[in-house]
Amino acid sequence: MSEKSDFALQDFLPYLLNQAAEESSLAFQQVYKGRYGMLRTEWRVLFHLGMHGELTATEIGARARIHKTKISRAVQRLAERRFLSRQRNVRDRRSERLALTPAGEAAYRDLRDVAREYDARIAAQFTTGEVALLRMMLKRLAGMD
Amino acid sequence: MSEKSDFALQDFLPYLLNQAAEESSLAFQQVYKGRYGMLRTEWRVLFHLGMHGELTATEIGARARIHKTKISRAVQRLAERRFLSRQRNVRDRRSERLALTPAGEAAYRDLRDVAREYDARIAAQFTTGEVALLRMMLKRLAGMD
DNA sequence: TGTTGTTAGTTACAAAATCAACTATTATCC
DNA sequence: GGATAATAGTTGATTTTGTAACTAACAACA
Repeated sequence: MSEKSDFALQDFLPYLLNQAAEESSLAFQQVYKGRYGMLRTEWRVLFHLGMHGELTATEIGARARIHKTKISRAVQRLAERRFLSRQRNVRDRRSERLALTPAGEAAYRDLRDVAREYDARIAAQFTTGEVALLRMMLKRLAGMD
Repeated sequence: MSEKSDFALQDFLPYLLNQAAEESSLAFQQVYKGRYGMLRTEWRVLFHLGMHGELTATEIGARARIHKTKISRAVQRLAERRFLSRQRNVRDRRSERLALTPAGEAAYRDLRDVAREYDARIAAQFTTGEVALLRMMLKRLAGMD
């Protein structure tokens, strides 16, 4: 048997990060998909609006690092389903001010609570110090610091 | 301005993990895509074969946690481009023994070296202890322990 | 033996992501 | 003011992924 193993894929950081990301997103995905029929980009847009109130598509894209076509389609779907409302900006009529509808607010609060619990359950696997370090390192790696 | 911010998306672990994974994969992706026209699943299959020698599609799927349809398509493309060869298993003619061709071996060694350097560059942002802890935590989160 | 169930892998169709080109509006600067 | 460039967002074509159904080969057991 040629067990060469001259490289340890299971230690390669981008690989590990992807596997951990995928695994850790799974259960949460089932919630926003199952309860609200949302896609990944859609809950992210929902959260940004829930956290910051009115924003334009470009502002959301900049904060979340999502490409404008993805945002555009997510906004469309969220608007169709009445989770958000769009209103042309008077100052710059190219852009729209996006805001959550009451239904959007409700979905946001629901998912936010799920996210909090979910995050806590993940964090509970480690010590407080470990989790703090993890978040710090991930932020640095994500270019979010 | 309604800066509610009653939730910190930038601290939500699944979100952070995804952002870090995406960011940290980018430059490596450009290498395997640019040099060999490979997709994510393809370099993973390549690496598993490079590390372990002959494997069946199912074995690769089990190790890498990739669905069989993805594997099937990745194997097809890698075979078309002569990076691997397929040979029906005599004992069980449902499965195929997959192995890298010389071209596949060369691509593997090249990308493996890139991955090593790349991993080192990421790790260099932190102390040795921090990186060891990070890998440990990611493995646990990925269910790889 | 033959019926039933399981496993390996492929294929077809639908859903989603990617990339480039496009419209509409605003900004720049001669 | 008017030409040119830049920006906000959308759309269409292509690629990639996901889901389910499928074929072929093997296993179990009456």
